[in-house]
Amino acid sequence: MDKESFFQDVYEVAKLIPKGRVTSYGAIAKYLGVARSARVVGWAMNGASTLDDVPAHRVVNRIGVLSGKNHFQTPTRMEELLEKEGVKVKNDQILDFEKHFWDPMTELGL
DNA sequence: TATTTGACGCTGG
DNA sequence: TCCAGCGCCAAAT
Repeated sequence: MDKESFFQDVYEVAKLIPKGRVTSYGAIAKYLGVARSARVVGWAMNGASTLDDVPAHRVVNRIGVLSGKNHFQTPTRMEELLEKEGVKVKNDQILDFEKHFWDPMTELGL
């Protein structure tokens, strides 16, 4: 598996996130079998943030904080998109994160 | 070419 | 229950 394909894989999973749902870097990393490399998922999303096809705003850290909003076109873009989809965001944090959490391992089934 | 840093997560004390 | 350290990979300097 090439390194680039790993990035593409992250993008694919991000695209699969249903509207109004969110997931974490670790969940994606775990689904891809690189749970320890959750940081790399963040790097992948860094490039994805500029892509309109990849909903990078639906990916946050394990506690539901918009840690990567600063990497978007505008720092407010992330929470605006989330709220538009029905996800409540307060102080850069997703409310009821567990209720909106979307685990690829569970939803997609391995 | 080598070192540091970064959108993270888990285990251990 | 809270704080600190380690692992892992890629990109930038």
